[in-house]
Amino acid sequence: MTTYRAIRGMVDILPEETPLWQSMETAALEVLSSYGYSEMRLPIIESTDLFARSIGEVTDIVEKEMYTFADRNDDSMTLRPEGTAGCVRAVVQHNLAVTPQRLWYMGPMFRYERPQKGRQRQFHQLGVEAFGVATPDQDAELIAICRQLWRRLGVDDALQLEINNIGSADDRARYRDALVAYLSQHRNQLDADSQRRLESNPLRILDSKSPDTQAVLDGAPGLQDYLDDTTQSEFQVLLGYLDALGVRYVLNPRLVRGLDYYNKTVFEWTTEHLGAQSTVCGGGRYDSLVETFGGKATPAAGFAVGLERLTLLMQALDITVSTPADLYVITADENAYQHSLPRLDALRRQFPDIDIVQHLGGGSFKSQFKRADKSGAAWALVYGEAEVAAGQVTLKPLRAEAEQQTIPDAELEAFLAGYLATAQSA
RNA sequence: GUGGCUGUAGCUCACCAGGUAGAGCACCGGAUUGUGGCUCCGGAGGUAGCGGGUUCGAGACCCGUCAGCCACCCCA
Repeated sequence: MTTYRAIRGMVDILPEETPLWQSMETAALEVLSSYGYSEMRLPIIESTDLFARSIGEVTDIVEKEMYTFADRNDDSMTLRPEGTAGCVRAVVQHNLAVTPQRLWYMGPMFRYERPQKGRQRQFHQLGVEAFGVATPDQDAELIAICRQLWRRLGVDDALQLEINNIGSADDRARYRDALVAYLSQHRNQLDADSQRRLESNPLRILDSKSPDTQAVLDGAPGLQDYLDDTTQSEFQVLLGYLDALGVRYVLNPRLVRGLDYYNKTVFEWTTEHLGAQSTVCGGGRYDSLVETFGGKATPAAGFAVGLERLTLLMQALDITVSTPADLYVITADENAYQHSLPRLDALRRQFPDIDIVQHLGGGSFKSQFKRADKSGAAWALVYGEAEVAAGQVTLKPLRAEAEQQTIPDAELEAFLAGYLATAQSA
């Protein structure tokens, strides 16, 4: 008999973890709604060309990490490695860029990389994209949203904002020439990857982890010196907004990011709790992407949150979310079970917020109580032979040291209403 | 894609000059024929990731493969 495993890098999210995911998703929905952002639901597959053009032909993602295949019509398709390209495509296609647009989406992304902690081949991102606003108040709003989300989830203290200004495409082209000119003189002091990038993607050499390369970079020209005055002053305005918000940040002049479409502001939220995969959220401005895709020139900015990494961080901080039942229903025999059915049906309709789990499969009271205990339920609701005969039920507290009580069945509604009230105030 | 480490019961791990496996926790049952959590007793569960090789004999050694982890790389 063959046994199957999930294929490499594809991870099952099991019931034990889903409460954490749900709490994260709920927090995201509420925070984004509170800032006036609307949800988009986008295809997972787009034409290969869309990603190559937006992310950049010589980026790692496009060169070696995409899940690309020919469909039955022999067109080249790709499982999305990130969300911005598809979102911008949809915005252009449906003419959504005409007014200020605040959007978000959540879902799986695919990159063919070697898996390790915090890095999977299928992973999930929350993407937030805003169109039509060129001024730094937009950048500030996006960062404020991040921080609000971190606070909601209890990870605020564990994340650090790194931010940089990488200027316009023209600025970077001029800087690139100067950087290449400088680094070429020290070519043999660079690590192998960086030597290769000298031709392909020189800016990425900036955040090389090689100490030798970093030593060479200490004497390199700085990108900041190649940015025009407007860009520089806009960035200062943004930093002022962050100060006003009380968002602490670290200026990182070597933060460049690996996707070609970014310009001006780029930022990352990083943590020390996740080892090498330390970036939980990354984003920035991409003012020319809409035009690249054939839309009217529209400034834009956004960010993406790695949801697996966020859950990993929450787990590292011992943030737990569990959803035990409120009531576990125990019945003595077939007659009691049948007696309980219409009652539970009515209670569930009247109290949709109360979780009522019924014991299935029979068994002794003892084994049913064991199950009740393990379920984590707050109360056991017992329909025994005597209770059914007398029109009563027994309620036994499973989490508190208190006596069980037997009450008329008809008083259950009142009991549950009281239970709800105390649960909500607690 | 590169390098290193690991792979024994559901989980965490052990044993062993190479002689076909054991503990704790979890699970099931009983002590308690209407009551969980504590305790005690009992039980079930593994062809030692998979395939091949060396050997009289391998979970232990070798090779391959798959998977996980760590680092590089990269990013979420």
